[in-house]
Amino acid sequence: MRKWFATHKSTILYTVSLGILLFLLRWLELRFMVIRYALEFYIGAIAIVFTAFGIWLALKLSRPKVNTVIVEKQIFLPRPADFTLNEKELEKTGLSTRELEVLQLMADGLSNQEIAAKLYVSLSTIKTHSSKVLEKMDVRRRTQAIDKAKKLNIIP
Amino acid sequence: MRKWFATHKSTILYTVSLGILLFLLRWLELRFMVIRYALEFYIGAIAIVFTAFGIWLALKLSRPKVNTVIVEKQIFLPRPADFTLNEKELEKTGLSTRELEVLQLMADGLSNQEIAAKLYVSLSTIKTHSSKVLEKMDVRRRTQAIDKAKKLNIIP
DNA sequence: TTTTCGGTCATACTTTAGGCTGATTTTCCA
DNA sequence: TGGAAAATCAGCCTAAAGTATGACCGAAAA
Repeated sequence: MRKWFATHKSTILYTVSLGILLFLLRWLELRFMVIRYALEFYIGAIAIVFTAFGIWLALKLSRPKVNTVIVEKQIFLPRPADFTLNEKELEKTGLSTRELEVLQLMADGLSNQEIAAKLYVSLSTIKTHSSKVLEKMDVRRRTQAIDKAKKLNIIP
Repeated sequence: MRKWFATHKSTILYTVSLGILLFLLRWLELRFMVIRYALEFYIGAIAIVFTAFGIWLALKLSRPKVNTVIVEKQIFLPRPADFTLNEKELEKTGLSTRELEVLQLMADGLSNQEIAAKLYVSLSTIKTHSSKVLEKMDVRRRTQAIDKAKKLNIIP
């Protein structure tokens, strides 16, 4: 009910003010006698008033045109945040999960010895993995593997 | 003259239409006799007509309200494009231009020998540079240097 | 003018990375 | 359940990377 009132407020206002105005005119007419030949003036006044009212109403109610300006803002994300693994490329390489794990640790700058320690396996194992990584990625050095993997979005 | 007419077209139109309407009303009044007690109707009609006219006028002439909404659009640039060198961090490291050059080539996966060839210097020189790079960046391996440099935005 | 710094090069050495071969164990799927 | 793939490990060798030291040159700064 309250909501209905809110949405139709302008209509109600219009109706009420119209009624009041008519009453006022009628009252004035009876009070001071109608000057018959001033009818044009009378109507003109009403026309002007209601034109003004219409203008006011229109300006009041007209929806503002929404001009959407899209500002392109470059977002510099912290590097790791925008990483989404390119699974297609990952599949292409044929890297196993363990090999990928080793590759990631390589990219973090760890030596084979450190990777071995981290994964609780021997240096030999990591060497094998690392060799397989290089082979599967078709590169000759770990630095190349890292660069390529990053470009392919295989690692962050 | 024509321009004056163009700019005041609405005013003229308003005046003329007002005149015509008054004449029409007057004519109707004389023609069919004024029903005295229908004055309220008469005025109401005029009020409505001119309110409508006012609304039309307002909508026609008023500048559209422009509500500017700024939408920030995130642009994710391809990796190499979004690089802006962090000069502060670069200064902190104390890397010379040549050393930075070597570091960048390192990050591209080049071996010292390849870097030497590319820069037309000897392997020894690159080894010296590379050692200095590692020393200045406080790391022990080139992979670490690359990782750190990328995180500090010293290289793309 | 002397000092400092960046860049160059070399030698000798150690460490790390990578290649090659071969082996055992585990995991998982057809 | 048998076999392929993955994961593990070892030994041996070469290549590349990294350390240490010293030297030379030229330009710029003190």
